[in-house]
Amino acid sequence: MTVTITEVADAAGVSKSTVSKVLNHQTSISEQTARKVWDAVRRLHYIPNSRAVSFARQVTQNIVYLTDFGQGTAYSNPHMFDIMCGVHHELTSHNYTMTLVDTSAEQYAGERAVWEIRRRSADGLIIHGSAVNEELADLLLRENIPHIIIGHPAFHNRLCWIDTDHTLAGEYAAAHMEACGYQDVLFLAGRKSDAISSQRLKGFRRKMLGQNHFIPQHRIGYTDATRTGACQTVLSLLKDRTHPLPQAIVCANSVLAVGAVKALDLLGLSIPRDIALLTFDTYPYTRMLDPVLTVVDINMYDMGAQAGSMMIRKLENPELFVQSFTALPVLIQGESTVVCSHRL
Amino acid sequence: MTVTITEVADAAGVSKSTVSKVLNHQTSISEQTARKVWDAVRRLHYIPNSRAVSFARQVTQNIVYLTDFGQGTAYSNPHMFDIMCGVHHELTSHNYTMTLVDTSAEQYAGERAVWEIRRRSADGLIIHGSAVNEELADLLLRENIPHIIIGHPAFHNRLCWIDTDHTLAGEYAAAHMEACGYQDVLFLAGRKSDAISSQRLKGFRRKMLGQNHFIPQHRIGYTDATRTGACQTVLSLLKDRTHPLPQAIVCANSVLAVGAVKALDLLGLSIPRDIALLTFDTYPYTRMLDPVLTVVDINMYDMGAQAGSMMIRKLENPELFVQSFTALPVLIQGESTVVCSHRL
DNA sequence: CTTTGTCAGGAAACCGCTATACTATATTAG
DNA sequence: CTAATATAGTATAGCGGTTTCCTGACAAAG
Repeated sequence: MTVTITEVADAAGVSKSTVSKVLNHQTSISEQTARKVWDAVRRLHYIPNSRAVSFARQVTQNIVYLTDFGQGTAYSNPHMFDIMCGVHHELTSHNYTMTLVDTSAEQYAGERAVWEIRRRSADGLIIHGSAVNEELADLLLRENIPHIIIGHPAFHNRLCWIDTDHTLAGEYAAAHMEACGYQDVLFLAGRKSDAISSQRLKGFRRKMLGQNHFIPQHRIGYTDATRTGACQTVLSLLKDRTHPLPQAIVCANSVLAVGAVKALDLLGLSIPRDIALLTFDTYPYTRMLDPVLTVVDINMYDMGAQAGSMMIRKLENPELFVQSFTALPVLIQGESTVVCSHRL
Repeated sequence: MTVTITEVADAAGVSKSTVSKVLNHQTSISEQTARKVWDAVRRLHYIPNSRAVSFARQVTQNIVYLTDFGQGTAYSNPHMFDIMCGVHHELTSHNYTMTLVDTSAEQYAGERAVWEIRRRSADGLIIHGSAVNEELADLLLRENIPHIIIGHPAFHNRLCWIDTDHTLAGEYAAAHMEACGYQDVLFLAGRKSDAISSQRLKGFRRKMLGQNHFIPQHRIGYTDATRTGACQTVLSLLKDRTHPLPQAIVCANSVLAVGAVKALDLLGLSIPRDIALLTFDTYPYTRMLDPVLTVVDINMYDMGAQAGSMMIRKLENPELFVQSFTALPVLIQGESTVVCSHRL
């Protein structure tokens, strides 16, 4: 039923080797013979057995994508899928396949990672998530495994990784405030312990200062990570009439933004006429809100594609050692802020 | 560097065959020899080469998941990832791997599907999305390819598929209205041409009738598929004072629900005190809204898992012919409706 | 004591393709 | 005209397992 290279060889009246050469290197084969072979290939609908090829060549042309999917997914992890799609697109367009491995059930994700390589089911690993610990890092380096880690692992500087830069995103937010002419801005931060929120605030503050706007203490609102908490915080900050209303609010994340929108609504303040609003990340729901929010986003699909392309480069020239990449944020203009020229 | 079965055999002082037997069937091997082999395996950290095994056994233990990922993903396709995770979980827990194939760039997705099988890169296909057409259906049947299609293909009744039942979901919505004691309900439908919306309405209407509540024409609002359109429609319907306010609104989907919430807000009506609200699907943002909406949802992860398990069953007994599965909806109680006993 | 049956283990073929080494023929150089 | 060199194509040895068939030893039966 399945047609093998031998049958093609017979049909074309040549040897297996010749067929193989025609299909691959093309070296030292006459025009005429090649045509005979291709004819036979077409006539018999020959398709090489990928497992046999992989086995003979000692190369899998496959990459394993390790991550902890867990269960609730698109909701709890809106970025994971985008990144994965980006990686996948890049890999497949270079003739690699990609198989998924869920580490959430795994006791030792590191062992699993190495196992995938040692059993030759992949040429390299893309590792995303909490699986990355020092033990895994050591294994990757010791066994010299081609890898890209999504999310900068703090503990080891010889790994290959790709990450977002939240501090930079904060700076972008400040730059946008400048472009809009908003000088008196309230930053709605999450908990002080929230690393991402803190980085965004840090970048924002630094850049604002660079633009000669110092952010005073009363223009920073720390709150818990909930919609309702954010709403309360904004209400109490804006009701405090010892200070004038800020021109804009920058929310450290979209959950907070939803709360802020609610608060402004309750206060009867219009966005962006009375107060402008900016947040981070294009979660689905920030696009569903009314008005559509302006956000500083990082294109996760692109970031994934970068990871994929780094992997390809590594596999093509293994002498490449350390590599890393930081994805740039991008401002997506919504209806909640208005740049200067439009406000006249 | 890589250790092979031969080295294990040498180390254990037995033949390759014996090692293979110990690792697999275990038939007619003495306790003692088995121990020697396992010792050697452990000592040498032997892991069988998956490509070699796959090749020798003529089985891949791999399933290809074909779908059109496109680019913008978690946003445009909140269900896809969940389904995929469900499938993946089920497959991997039966020792299958899963590789992803994007058909969005493919001219003939059907050819690609068959190609994956004929090149022996998978034992079966999970096909999700627009790739499924009559040509593909014919190929699957003619070549006898193990497959599960996500989404019931209308044109062929010998395929294996799994799907949601929107009519049934509509019935669930009606049943919930009954449980809450809402008799006078407004159904906010999408365009008349929207198949899903129509099915939900159909089921809803039928079940309501079964509960002795006929839905009159003025309690059905057709609108376009936008948030703002839905908002306008609800405003105009509720402002029409020839009829009393309905007790509840059932929205055909979450986008419409967002518009309806806005409209009720503008009218100063409280949810659920003045009017209750129910919608379908647990999109992320329905959980972000205030109040959290009651929804009739279909658990896409579970549905995916069902698809995966159907695939396993098919591979294990190929004589199984047609199989199909319809996922049941489930009501997720939010804050936007109140069941009878709680309303006293 | 021979015959038959069982069982542990090994030899070897095979899965389908790649790649190296080799042969035969044609071409060019000396 | 012979020798060296390309060139086209083939034979064959793997790649690392699985699996079928076979052998030899031992136990039970006649």
